Amino acid sequence: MGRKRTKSGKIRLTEVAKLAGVSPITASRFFRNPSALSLSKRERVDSAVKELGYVPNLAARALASHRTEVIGVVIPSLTNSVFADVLRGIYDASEQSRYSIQLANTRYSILQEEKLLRLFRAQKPAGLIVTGINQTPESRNVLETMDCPVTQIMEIGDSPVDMMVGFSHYDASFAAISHILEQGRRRIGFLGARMDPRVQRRFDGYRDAMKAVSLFDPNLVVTTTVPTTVTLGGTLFADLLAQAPDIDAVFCVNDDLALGVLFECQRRQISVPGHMAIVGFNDLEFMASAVPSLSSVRTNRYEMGRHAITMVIDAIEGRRPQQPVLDLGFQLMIRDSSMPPTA
Amino acid sequence: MGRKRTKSGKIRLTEVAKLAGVSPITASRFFRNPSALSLSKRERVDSAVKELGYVPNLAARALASHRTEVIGVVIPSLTNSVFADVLRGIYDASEQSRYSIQLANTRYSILQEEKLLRLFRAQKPAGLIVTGINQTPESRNVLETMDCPVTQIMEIGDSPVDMMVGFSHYDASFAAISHILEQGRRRIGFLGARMDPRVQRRFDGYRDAMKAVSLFDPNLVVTTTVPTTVTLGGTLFADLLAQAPDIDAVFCVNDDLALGVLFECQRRQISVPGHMAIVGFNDLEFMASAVPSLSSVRTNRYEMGRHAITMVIDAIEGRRPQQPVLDLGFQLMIRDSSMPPTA
DNA sequence: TTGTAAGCGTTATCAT
DNA sequence: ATGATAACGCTTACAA
Repeated sequence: MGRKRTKSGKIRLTEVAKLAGVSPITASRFFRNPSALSLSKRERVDSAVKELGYVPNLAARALASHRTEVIGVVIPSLTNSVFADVLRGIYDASEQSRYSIQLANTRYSILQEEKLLRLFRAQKPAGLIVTGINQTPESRNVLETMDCPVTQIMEIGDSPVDMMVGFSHYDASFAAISHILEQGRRRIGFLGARMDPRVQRRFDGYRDAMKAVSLFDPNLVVTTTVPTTVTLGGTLFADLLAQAPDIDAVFCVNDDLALGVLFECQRRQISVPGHMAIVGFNDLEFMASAVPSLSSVRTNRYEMGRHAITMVIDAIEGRRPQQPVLDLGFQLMIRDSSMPPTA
Repeated sequence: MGRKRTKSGKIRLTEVAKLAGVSPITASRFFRNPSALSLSKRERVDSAVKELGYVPNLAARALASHRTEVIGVVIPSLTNSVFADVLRGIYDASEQSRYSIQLANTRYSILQEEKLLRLFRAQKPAGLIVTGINQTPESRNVLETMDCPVTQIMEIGDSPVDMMVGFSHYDASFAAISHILEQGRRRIGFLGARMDPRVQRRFDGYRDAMKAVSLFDPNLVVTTTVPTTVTLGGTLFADLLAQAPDIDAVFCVNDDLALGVLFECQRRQISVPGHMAIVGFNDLEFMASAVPSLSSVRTNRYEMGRHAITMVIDAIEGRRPQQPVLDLGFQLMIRDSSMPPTA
């Protein structure tokens, strides 16, 4: 490809400046800090930009300024609808801004996460959003030397790398179990799949809530590291029934499992909530319309995404939040599946 | 934050070249076309890169070479799990390559799509993946002047912009209806939500299959532009029952609707498949474990993503596919919900 | 508020 | 196969 005709069709900042009758640097400032220009020049540059259809060259900008307008987002899964909602919040809010999102997926591997974080650091993003608070020491180190605002999402804890937005999975789980206990259930099973750190904390909440009333029993617990599916919910529930036939309730670490349990109950003609209560986690949309409607713990995923990206952008632009840790809480959605048992 | 020490710690290609005892341009070639170096220099550069922990500056590379290693992906939704699967395929395959993904979401708006496509074109991506074949004339024009390989995904048709990978929604829908008819059902309802172009083609397949046996009746059709949910499936089904109480089957344009119909049947004590057959579309995981198990049309979403990105990368690197249009087909997943009715 | 000068780190071109 | 040179388009630092 010829390099001679570069001069002809290309619209650079120089062309804009020429047409506006200013120096290139003034045209440059028009984009980065318009209020620094006099009104007249600002208008002249503005119309020159429009007239020429000028589009900034981001590579040149990044090279000269040593910074990019890219915010990295590291999540463990693309298909888990929990993260889909978070992402929607992130993308929605980012579109109002000049920043673009660079998405990366760890597939729940902390080593993959390490690799990705190193990659991101090398590319000097303007900001970063990462999932969770259980990074490896090496990942943690990378995050701390990131030289840009970082927000950890999905859960909250002490010692944020920088900022955090999420909620307490422990508290949410504890509250769910307390609710089930209040309905008069005693033998509450626990079903867990893909035991990532947040799911682990949900287990901790379950265990402590049960221990608080001296009802904890290891036989009530069935977990696996296998990824969650609805089908798996049925399978795990069958296992649970085998090792604890007298259960009268099941707490599932997510809604897919809960739906699978419901289906398995239907298959076995176990009445819900008559003989079995079911409570899920996340409050996906289908929970409300199942028959019977399924109780769950609602989490504010979309808002989590919005807040995370907003906090990062604000921090990039010098508006650091007063409070670095934002707790978005949760809500118990009590529905038919956790009504009291029939005599 | 220090900004003075830019010169000190920086490792540029120049440093690598110096350590290796070659010129910078030779070091540069090491990355882009290693086989052009003599073995000895190649080894020297290689070890220099490792010793210094050199990381290329992508901005400088893009500025100097007038090209990026970014592949744009334009999809209508982040939360629709159909696209989540496609994305997983895209990301999985892209990680094996040097290309990174720039994701954008149109929210099913063709005007938003136009804007995004213009934005992408201005940034000169190395390749592009877009959803569907129903771009506006303006979008179509942008795509045609994109100056990089483009793959349209999700469906196939005549006149690809460049390449295509997908399947025929019309054929898939036609096949599903034929199956239901074969079970002896006559009054087959159609439930559609968010009538995007692909859903519209599923309707066409339904209509033509019904007309072919002279069973088409507008009263059998209920559609809405509202986004799909499970709850909506129940609502639409109620509407359908109101306008055609004698239906004996329902074809839903996606599985969420189908699940909602199942729940509504349970609520109304309509036996499935005894009095009502249900068939969905996409074959999401839960369909197989519902009670009764729900029939659906399986689509190869993950593979679609993988093929799309692979075709784009191959084309970028000069390996154009012999066949620009790839049909990934579909499979009828026949389950209990579409067994023949009881007397 | 505006401008001048000097790169930013890499690659294209052309020559050897 | 290798290298010298000149961009690439923009911004920082400093000056006025």
